[in-house]
Amino acid sequence: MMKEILSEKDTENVARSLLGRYLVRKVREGTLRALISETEAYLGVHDPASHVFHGPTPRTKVLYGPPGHAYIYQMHRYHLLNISAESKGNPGCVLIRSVVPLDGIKLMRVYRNRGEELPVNEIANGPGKLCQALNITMDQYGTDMTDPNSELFITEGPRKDYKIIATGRIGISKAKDWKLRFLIDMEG
DNA sequence: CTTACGATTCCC
DNA sequence: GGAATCGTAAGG
Repeated sequence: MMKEILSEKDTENVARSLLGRYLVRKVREGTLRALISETEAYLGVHDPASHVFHGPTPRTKVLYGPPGHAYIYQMHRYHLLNISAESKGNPGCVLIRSVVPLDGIKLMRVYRNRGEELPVNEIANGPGKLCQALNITMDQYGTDMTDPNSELFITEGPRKDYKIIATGRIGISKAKDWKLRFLIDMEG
């Protein structure tokens, strides 16, 4: 088991390398852009917290396709955005947990639809919040996020040398102690 | 069909 | 700390 897990480091590496990149969302009114600041890795078939742990289901279909595609699902009233990170045939993925708004902030506030004027750092600081702010729904399920022509994609960010903090994943009950949550160290 | 259950957010 | 809330998955 340990050997298999070690060979699945690719998904973890994807989670780390997504930090500091731009998440871009094109809508009719304009282009929204944000910096990815927090991610979580879900390693696939050997990860008890992964949606594919108990086998494939219709919901996880995209995870068995090529990497770099949007795996979106609904949690309570919110949508959550993942990127498929299949490596060596294993359906891993990376959850985008938090982003820092850069362009289209006014529109993000509208999509978030709160009565108050939210501070910038509270517009998209959560996996459900960022999908709301960027108007990401099941309509974007399966989107190729490596393609700049997509309505939702990832591009290189300003830097690649951020210091990264790793912690246990949060909001789950299984394998919480696995250090697969990654954040940009703001001191770095 | 029925039931159980959250990779959340917001409010008390 | 607790409620809201709804799609998914599994079982009858």
